Formats: sequence, structure tokens, C-alpha cells
Amino acid sequence: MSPSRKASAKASAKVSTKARGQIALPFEIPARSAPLAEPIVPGSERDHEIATALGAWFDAVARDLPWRRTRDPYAIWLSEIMLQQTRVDTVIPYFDRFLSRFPTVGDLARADLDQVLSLWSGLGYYRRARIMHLAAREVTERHGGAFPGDAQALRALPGVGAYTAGAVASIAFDLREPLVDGNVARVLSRLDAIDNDIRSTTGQRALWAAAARLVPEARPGRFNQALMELGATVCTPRAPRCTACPVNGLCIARAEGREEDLPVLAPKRKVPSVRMVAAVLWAGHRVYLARRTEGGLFGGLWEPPMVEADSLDEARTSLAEAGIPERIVLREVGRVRHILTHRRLEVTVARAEVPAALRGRAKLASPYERASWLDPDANEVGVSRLARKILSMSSPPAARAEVTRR
DNA sequence: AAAACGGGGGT
DNA sequence: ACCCCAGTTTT
Repeated sequence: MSPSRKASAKASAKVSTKARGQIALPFEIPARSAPLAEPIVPGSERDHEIATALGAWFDAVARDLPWRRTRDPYAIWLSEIMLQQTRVDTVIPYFDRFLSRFPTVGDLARADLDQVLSLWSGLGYYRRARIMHLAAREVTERHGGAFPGDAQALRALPGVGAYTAGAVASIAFDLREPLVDGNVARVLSRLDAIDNDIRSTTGQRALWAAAARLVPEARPGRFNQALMELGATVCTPRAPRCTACPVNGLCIARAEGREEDLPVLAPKRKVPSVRMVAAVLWAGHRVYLARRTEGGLFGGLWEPPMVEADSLDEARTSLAEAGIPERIVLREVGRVRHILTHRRLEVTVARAEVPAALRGRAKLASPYERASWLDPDANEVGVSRLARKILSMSSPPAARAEVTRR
């Protein structure tokens, strides 16, 4: 961080509404960096201009996305869950497949979790799928299959936080509810020159106050989507395309030449590495897969048993607890590296061909609950991308294309 | 307030 | 490498 940026952040960190001679408000006024532009007043002409310009801009340039072709709250909700921490382009094929397989919330509620996770395979953050499945049952049983139509009831559904409640309420139900996601945080931090770390409690409070101030009575869902669309396509993290921005004349960061210095972000910590060993047992086209207990990492997904160890030798005892008898001769076939948000996994992959008759019914140790011989390409259960990499590496060359394909 | 929780695309 | 994505839940 540059010295000047640090100084300005500090200077503007806390400006009470009273000190600025304004009426007390139910939310905090976003911190401002310099007394250059007009004070930001709720319901001001500037707010109105921003909403109007963004709405018109959105009508002109909005991408044609699958979830923008429907008003079905279930479909909107599904899209919002899938889009959590996940890019639009990644979500599109998953959204289409999922909706084809489970067209209504009732279909989802009646489904097996393994089926749901199968359709989620590769998308990541699998807890979303598990919790969404629970929420679908809640909607079916408690709300009679109709989605709750206000932000508070939506927020009460498992897996629905402040963002998703605001999104479904405004987009599916035309309610004047604000929302703040990563895109909106960036856009508003620049538009209002908010100097707080956007991930801090203070920063979030300022952002939600700004979002609540701006969202118009007329077509709030369009406005919220416009804010996100702007962040995704114009007001980008680096090298924002301000010349193409419909509100560049109203942006305080730009007026102050600080658009590249905002938003303020706290430094991230580095991710530790973990060494693991995976054992892949093949019997024809079937492979021995164990199901991970629900709740933790890759919860509810199936994979070749994998344990934390520095070498195959060292792994044998723990692999036995995952249902791999020690008498089986495993041969190393390579390594797989997989990056998660909080861990860097380095997996040594070992394999063996075994007769399918070898079906130990040993009680499996955590994190596995049970195991079975499955065709990994049958799409019957959830399989992580990491597991697919491991399967791909350990299968005969002729079969690799099959396993890799989704 | 911090950590857990996937995977991938852009630079 | 590093950033960060239409975030939420748990600790």
C-alpha cells in the first residue's frame, strides 16, 4: 500500500453523521476520502441519476443469461446459489443440466443427495448442494412448495445469506431490497470512494448502506443486476474501463483519480501444503470408491481412498482403515496437484488391478463412511475434480478420455 | 474476526 | 504467482 493511500484511508476512516451536520440515519454514511464532491445524501439527485443511468445501460448491454429468461423464483434461487463465488461462464452449463433434471423445487426435494451431488460434480463448494437440498425440502414441507416471497423469510432458508436473500427478493419478487456481492462491493467502493477494507465489518456496513440508498423503487431487480453486470464487465478489479462506464461522471474515485486504488483489501495469508496418497483399485471398468462423510471437505462425495502421508509406505496403515487391504500391491503411477482456497494438495497416486471379488466390508474410518465398486462415468454420485484427476491418471491410457470427460 | 469451503480464468 | 469470482456457515 502506498503511503498516500494509507494516510487517506486513515483520515476518512470514521466520519460521524452528526459531525457533518446531517440528520441521524438508520445506517452509517459511507466514509469519504476527501471533501471534494458533494456530501452523499440519501435520496439525492445523484443517487437517482446513478439508478437511472445504470438501468438504461443494463437494458442496452445485458448479457443473455439462462436465469434472465425466467421469473421462476426456484430457478432464480438455484442460479444465485450456484453463482456464489463462482463465475457466470462456469455456472451456465451446470444450471441448464440441473434445471432439466430437477425442473421444480419439489423434484429437487424428492431427489437423492447423491444424484444432486452428481449434477454438482466439478462446480465446487459442495456444501451448497447439500444445504440447497435441505432448503428445497423446507420449501416443500413448510411453504407448500411455494417460495417465500419476502427477504426475511428467504434469509431464514438454509444456505441463503444476505446477498442471496436480496437477489431473490429483488429479481424474482420485484422487492426493493439491496444486495452486495464482490462485484457490487468493488463498484460502490469506487462510486462512493469507500476507504474501508470491503471485507471488514465496517466496510460491509458502509457498502450495504450505499446499496440500500441507491436501489430504486422501480425495477429494483434490474438495478441490482446492473450493478453486478457493471462490476463484471466494466468496473473490473484491475484496469477498469472507465471510458465505457455509464456512471463515470458520478464516480468519486474517478474524479479523484483513485479508481485503481479502490477497493481497499486486507492482505491474504498463504495456504499450507498437504501431502497425500490415493489408492485406486480397478476391477474392469469399476473402481473402488469411498463416500466422504457429509459436512467436511468434499462432504458426501465419492473418491478413491486418500490419506495424509508423505509416501506410499507410510500410507498403508491408514489406507487399510479406508478399506484397502495391506496385501494388495499398489504401484505409484504419478502425482496430482490440486489447489483449494485454504490448502495446496500434493497427491501421490497408486493403483492396482484387483478381482472384484475382493469386497471387504470393513468398517471405514473417518472421513469415509462406506465404499462401493462403481463406474466413475455413470454419473450416479458426486465426484470431485480432484478425484477425477486421480482417476484419469490411474486408468489405462485407452480409458483416460472417458474418465476426464464430464 | 477468522477460518473453512472448490475450482477455474485472467493477468 | 496472484487475484478473485452474483458468499455462507462455523468456530
